[in-house]
Amino acid sequence: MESFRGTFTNKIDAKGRVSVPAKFRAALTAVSQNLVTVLPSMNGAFLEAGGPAFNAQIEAILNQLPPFSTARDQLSLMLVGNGIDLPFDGDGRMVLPKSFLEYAKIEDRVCFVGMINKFQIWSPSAYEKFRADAFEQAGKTSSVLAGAFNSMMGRGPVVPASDRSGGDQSDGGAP
Amino acid sequence: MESFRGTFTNKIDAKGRVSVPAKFRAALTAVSQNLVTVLPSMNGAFLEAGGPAFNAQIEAILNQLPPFSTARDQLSLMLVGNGIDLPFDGDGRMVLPKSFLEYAKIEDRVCFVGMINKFQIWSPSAYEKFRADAFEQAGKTSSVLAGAFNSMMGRGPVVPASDRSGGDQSDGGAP
DNA sequence: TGACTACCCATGAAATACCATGATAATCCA
DNA sequence: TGGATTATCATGGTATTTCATGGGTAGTCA
Repeated sequence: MESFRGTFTNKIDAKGRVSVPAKFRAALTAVSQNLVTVLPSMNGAFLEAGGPAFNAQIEAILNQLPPFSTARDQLSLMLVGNGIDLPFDGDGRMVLPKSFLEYAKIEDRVCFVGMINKFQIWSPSAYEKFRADAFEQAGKTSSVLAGAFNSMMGRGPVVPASDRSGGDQSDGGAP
Repeated sequence: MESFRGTFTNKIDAKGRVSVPAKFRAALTAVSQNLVTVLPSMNGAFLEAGGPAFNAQIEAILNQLPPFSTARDQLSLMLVGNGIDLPFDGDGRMVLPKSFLEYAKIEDRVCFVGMINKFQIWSPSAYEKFRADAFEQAGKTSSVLAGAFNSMMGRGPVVPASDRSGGDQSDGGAP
């Protein structure tokens, strides 16, 4: 099964093309034909994406609801009708629809966040905020936990996102 | 198996022709001979459509009811009797019967909404309304399906599973 | 005749495939 | 080990194809 891991930030060119991170691409092409399924998240201003395993999960959820029911149609609309299968070209680039870019408030850069069986697509600034919030919340829950987490990840003091260069793999963990 | 995903809006020309979205067409022609099965929905003013997989699903539903029962005959009438197989021409266009257009209040534009094994055909304005409803309702539905849905959407702790001891999961701001 | 169908072709815009380049990361060999 | 060589990858630009849409024209059935 495909496995997405790590955080990558790439640029959108004038034509709206973005390189899918090479590692994600490799995971995808291993199991499908240069296709990514992308859809606006129901949990916030970002996009969810993945391959066949991700799609299988969506189908499994929909199959819990009776066919031809309004409830199923509504959820289908959100998870399937609102989504799209995007091909990426020989260079590994895909073109995100304008409506998706607007939804996720993405302008010229996109942040790909691996989450094992799927990955998320963020505007870098929104993602930074999300990470900060998540960290803060986790800290409230348990500062001991946060400390243990950082030491496990072999990390020192927090480094702002602006100090990290784009394109390279960032640390993918907590701030 | 054919798989319909995404939303596409096309125009009806003076002759009543509409282009079936290329992606849907490709999915259909892969498994049948330029044919779409279309029927008025039982859940509202729109049309349901699909290929062989869609038909198979209808049969499966009917087979759950005893033969020669009134219930089966009634459902059969709705799902089969009211439906038609529409061919599309070399350019991928089909002509929807007037009665269908009236039923779905379609005038000059048609909205195709992919839902994996079938797709729906809407008047764009009616679809917008439905979409707004779906946005509200789908959240509720998904929380009913909590288990699979939440784990797919990645709701839950922000720390790795290995660091979690207790079973409490603070939701990540989900509805 | 008249409505409807099944072809055919034309066209502009948009999507997609193809080619080039510079930078970075990985590899290899002395 | 360190420097050179290759391979990979993100990114920019150009060419080609696809696609939705408009129109035409003969067949067909009532």
